[in-house]
Amino acid sequence: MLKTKKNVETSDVADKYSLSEQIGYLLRLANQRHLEIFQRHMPDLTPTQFSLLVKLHELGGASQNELGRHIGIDAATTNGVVDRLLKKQFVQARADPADKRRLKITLTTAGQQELTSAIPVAQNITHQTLKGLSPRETERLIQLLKKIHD
Amino acid sequence: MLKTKKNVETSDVADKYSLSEQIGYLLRLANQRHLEIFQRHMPDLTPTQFSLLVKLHELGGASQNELGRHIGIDAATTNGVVDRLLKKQFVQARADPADKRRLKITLTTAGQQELTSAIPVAQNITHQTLKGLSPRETERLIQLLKKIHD
DNA sequence: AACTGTTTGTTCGTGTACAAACAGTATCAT
DNA sequence: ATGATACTGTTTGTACACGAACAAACAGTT
Repeated sequence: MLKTKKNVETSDVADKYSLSEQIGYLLRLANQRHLEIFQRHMPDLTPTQFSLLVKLHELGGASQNELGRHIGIDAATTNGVVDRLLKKQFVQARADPADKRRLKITLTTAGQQELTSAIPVAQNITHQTLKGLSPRETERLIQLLKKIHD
Repeated sequence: MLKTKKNVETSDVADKYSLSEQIGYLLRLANQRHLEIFQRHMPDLTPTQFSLLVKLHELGGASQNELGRHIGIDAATTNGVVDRLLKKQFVQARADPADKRRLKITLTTAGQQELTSAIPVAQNITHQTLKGLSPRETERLIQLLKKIHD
């Protein structure tokens, strides 16, 4: 009797918990939807690879770790992403003579061209992702998401 | 001359593109921050594993694919997640006599206990993630994220 | 009963993503 | 100059996450 009561009580805690109201769960699903749209429109680049190209263009050139830090990915991941972009010949790496540890990463001509043609596609991806939202809602969402990561 | 002009123009397209205003980029960073908080507070479960346990409690029991569909992960991923939860003995799988393809997944007692003690921690994780937002902003964010995935 | 189509679990390959560990290099205080 | 500290790229291991392919089992049609 007591045992049964206890079980009911502990169940209650979980019963009241609604997964679909949780921010982590919703972020994953939103991300998932964005990724699906991204892959459909830009099959030759991943979102992370695209981000890295954009940032590389913005910085003009940077070391691997520096680059990763700017777009919020850690060194191990950056290593893999840069590797794949090297294979695609969108970026090139050369040793920094002033610091033998560093690899200076720069865009190749092909990388610059890829980026230039990718930008309008990316804008369309953003548009598709936010299709259900009004311009005001879009602006709000962006501001709120910015608030989350500091 | 023409070539130079063209280069400048194509650069402009990328120059005007601000990564930190893009929804995909912001979603990744927000997700990243949530994950960091999650791992710090609940090191024995991943967000996906936790989601699966919650849904399993809600459904009372389900086949693998069915379970994955309910939380928005595909069959291949679900397979791996269930595998790891089996190893941790938080769930159990038994063959469905009525349908020899199906695996009926259910929570073990340990899984139920883990879930019950994890819920308050998850609520705290949500709270920590949304620390910078007012209750009204939190509610808005949730509604906007829901709108994104249909 | 045989054919068609679908569903189920599974495996393989690719690509993030992070923790932890590592050697080589640089920096800086003493 | 030496020693401590920090930073560089790198590798290994774990865990999603998805596409594609597959065999076994099921469901519906003819």
